[in-house]
Amino acid sequence: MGLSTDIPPTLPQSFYRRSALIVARECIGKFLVSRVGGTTTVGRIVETEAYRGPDDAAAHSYRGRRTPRTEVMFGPAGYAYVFVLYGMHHAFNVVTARRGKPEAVLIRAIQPIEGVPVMARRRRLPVGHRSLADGPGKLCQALGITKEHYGADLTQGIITITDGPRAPVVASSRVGIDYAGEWANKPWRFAERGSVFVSKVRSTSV
DNA sequence: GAATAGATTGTCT
DNA sequence: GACAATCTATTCT
Repeated sequence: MGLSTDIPPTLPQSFYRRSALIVARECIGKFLVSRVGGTTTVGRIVETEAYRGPDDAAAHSYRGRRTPRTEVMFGPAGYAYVFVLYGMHHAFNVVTARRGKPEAVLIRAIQPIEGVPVMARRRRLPVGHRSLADGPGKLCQALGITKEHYGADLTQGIITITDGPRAPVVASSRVGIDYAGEWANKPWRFAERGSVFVSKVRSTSV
């Protein structure tokens, strides 16, 4: 079956058709592949956050809020939920769970793997800069992901996620959702242990 | 290294 | 009309 042993298989829809909590954890170590603009850029996912639908005050789909923006989360798993943030940044999410359950996983940081010069150019940073994709807005810019990719099928097409070796994962609280009360403290942010490519909070002592 | 302010627009009240 | 699942430059220590 394998034409090449270099390229791991694209994750099937069944990977996404589970709880956001599980998918968020299992996404760590997988490869996010973008072919935007005909150029391939690849990053290894090192940080994610789970957003759990109607019960989660931090989720856009809290209380089942269903608008043109959140619509894709109510559909089947394995599609892209992209939204604009602070008027100038994009954030890329993977829709999880079954149809009708508006859950999603925010991809917060990737470790640049392939197409680094392209990522640097898109970020308008010199090659060798170390903050290419360590944040939700940054990775969208580096991979060329925009609103135009809202609703994209992640099991085929220009944005896909392929399997990768399992990595050690640590959980912590989510970022930038202080308004969500008790929900802000849930340990629903996942990161590869020890990765220097994660966003924000870095350990002060190493 | 840490803290702070400003950028800028789609989305919802 | 207010605010947001952020990023960057700037200021201070």
